[in-house]
Amino acid sequence: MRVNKSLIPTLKEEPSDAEVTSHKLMIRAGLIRQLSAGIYTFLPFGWRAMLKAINIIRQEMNAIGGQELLMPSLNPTELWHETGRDQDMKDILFSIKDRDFLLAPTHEEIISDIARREIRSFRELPQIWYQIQTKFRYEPRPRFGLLRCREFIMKDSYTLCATQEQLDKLYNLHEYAYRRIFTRCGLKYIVVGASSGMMGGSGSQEFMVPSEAGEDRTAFCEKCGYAANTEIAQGILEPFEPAEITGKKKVYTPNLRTVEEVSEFLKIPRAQMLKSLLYVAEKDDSPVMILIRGDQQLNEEKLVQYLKSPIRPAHPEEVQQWLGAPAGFIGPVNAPDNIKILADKSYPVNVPFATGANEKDYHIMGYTLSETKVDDTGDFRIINEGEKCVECGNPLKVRVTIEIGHIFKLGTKYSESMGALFQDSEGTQKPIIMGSYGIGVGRILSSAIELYADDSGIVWPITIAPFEVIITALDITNDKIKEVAEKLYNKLLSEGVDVLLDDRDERAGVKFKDADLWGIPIRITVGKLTAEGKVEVVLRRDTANRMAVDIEMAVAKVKELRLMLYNEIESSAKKLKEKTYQKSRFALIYHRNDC
RNA sequence: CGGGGCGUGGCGCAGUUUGGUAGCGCACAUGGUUUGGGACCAUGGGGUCGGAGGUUCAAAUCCUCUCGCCCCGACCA
Repeated sequence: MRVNKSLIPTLKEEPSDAEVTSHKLMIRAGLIRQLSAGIYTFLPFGWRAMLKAINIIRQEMNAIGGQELLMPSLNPTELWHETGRDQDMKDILFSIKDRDFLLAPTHEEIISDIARREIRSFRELPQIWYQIQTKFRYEPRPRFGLLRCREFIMKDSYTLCATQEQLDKLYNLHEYAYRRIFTRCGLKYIVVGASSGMMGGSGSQEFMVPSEAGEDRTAFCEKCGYAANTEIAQGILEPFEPAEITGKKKVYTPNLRTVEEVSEFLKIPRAQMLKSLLYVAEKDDSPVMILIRGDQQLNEEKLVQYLKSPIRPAHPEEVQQWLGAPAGFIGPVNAPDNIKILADKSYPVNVPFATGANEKDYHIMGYTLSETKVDDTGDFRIINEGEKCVECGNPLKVRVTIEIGHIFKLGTKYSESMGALFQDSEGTQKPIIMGSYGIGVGRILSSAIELYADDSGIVWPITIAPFEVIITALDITNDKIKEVAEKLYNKLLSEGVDVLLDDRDERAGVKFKDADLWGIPIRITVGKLTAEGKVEVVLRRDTANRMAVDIEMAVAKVKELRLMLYNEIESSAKKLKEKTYQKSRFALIYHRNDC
């Protein structure tokens, strides 16, 4: 490809509506253009990078026995009604006005429909079906370029199995394929335990790239490899030193509502307060009180998981009505029976606590959890950096991360509701056991840019770079330079190298700046050294190190560097083995350096 | 959905408080001088100020409604 007359528009200035590095650079380097919130055009450069990533994905999916297919984006709403997700996912669905169709945000329904039509026997199982296709989700708040879009390209695959063992096997194969994919894309990532959320099912893991541009928080242990999304992560709290409380008493605490205020007033540690929070489980509008150690925070996601229902904080009027006191003065003691009381395990059962008295301006102290009505105890707490790892006791770290892939064991949720059955060896009809697995292709590009970009622009891993090599021909009006550049360009092309020729009649500075911005891994500069029979070869990641190479040797040199760059990445991928992570369910996999 | 900000040539912005009929930088075109890290000079083209309605002799500027984009939060396979 030649730069002259090509659509690769670069910008000197940062676009005003971009916030994070990858978004700014994708626009400045001419990879994408926005059409609407969360909806982007891929310009030639951006699309080339996407295709590189897609190619890798395709190779690895095929390698584990995946069969590529393509399902329609236009789905009859009726199919979605069968699983109830036309309602459950209503908020993110794009529906077609006046036609009973929707734009698919995922394809479990369609897969199940194909399965129930085509699969009859256990002999036809297991299956891995995948596609790489555009998804539509009405994200309430698209942001950060390709990191959260309303229309985006996803690789989604689905496994259909006859037994749990088969599911485990195919799930593990996906985990392996994903690690190879992300490693081959040059990413640094961690595999973490995750919440199954709306998808349902028995287990899931996310593939996370540590980056400040992310929207998730991941807790991980550098010693044993434990890693989990903070939505589900557990940790061990340091015990606190309780103050002595003699007897049970009610104390007058006028206008003191917060844990800080009350603990100070009562002269007890914050941790000794029993924080009581009233929520409403929205599936049946029932009130739930959560008890948590005063210095800790409720993790709403964990509560949602436990209740298997969306939740909301109770309105102030509801608190008053159900407990007879305003928020700030509520507690489990003497709470009405219809309120479900859940205690976070962070508070020790035999240490007397202070909490609201369910009476305005009063708190009570001296009760212990063992003598309080508690319906259940569980983990409902947000963990904090520095807490001890539940597996090895090492202090945990918490990092912001980008989710680039997610794998789920779905079970039979969809096959049951849609009647996707098979006959087992004994002749009985059973629902197919399913799994589903997603990769956000655009997020691979964003993550790579976030990881490696420098002040001058993008630094692509060679495997997903739009081009492997750029020839910067300075002063293209000089016949000798033009001749050498063209010769090298054609030679590299004929050798199968993915090369871009900057043949514009621009000044040197413009071309260098653009080359840096584009981030193509290897650059050949054809300029004044041509008179001495040489060209200059540099790596984008190390532009200070310039190599003067004889023109005749240039192609060989470039191929050598190219091979080296590929080897750096591919050798990491070769080291990956299926289930090397057996010891722990979670593994830290870093492609290059430590994060 | 709650809170905040912003919509002015292709891009980045000023002008809005105190209404008087649109300006700067970059980009673009032409000519010239330059030519290894986003050149310089000259000339020139392009916008009616997100949209609709209103107030006024007069609206980018004031009022009402509306659309869009961005940020924080909520939400999120």
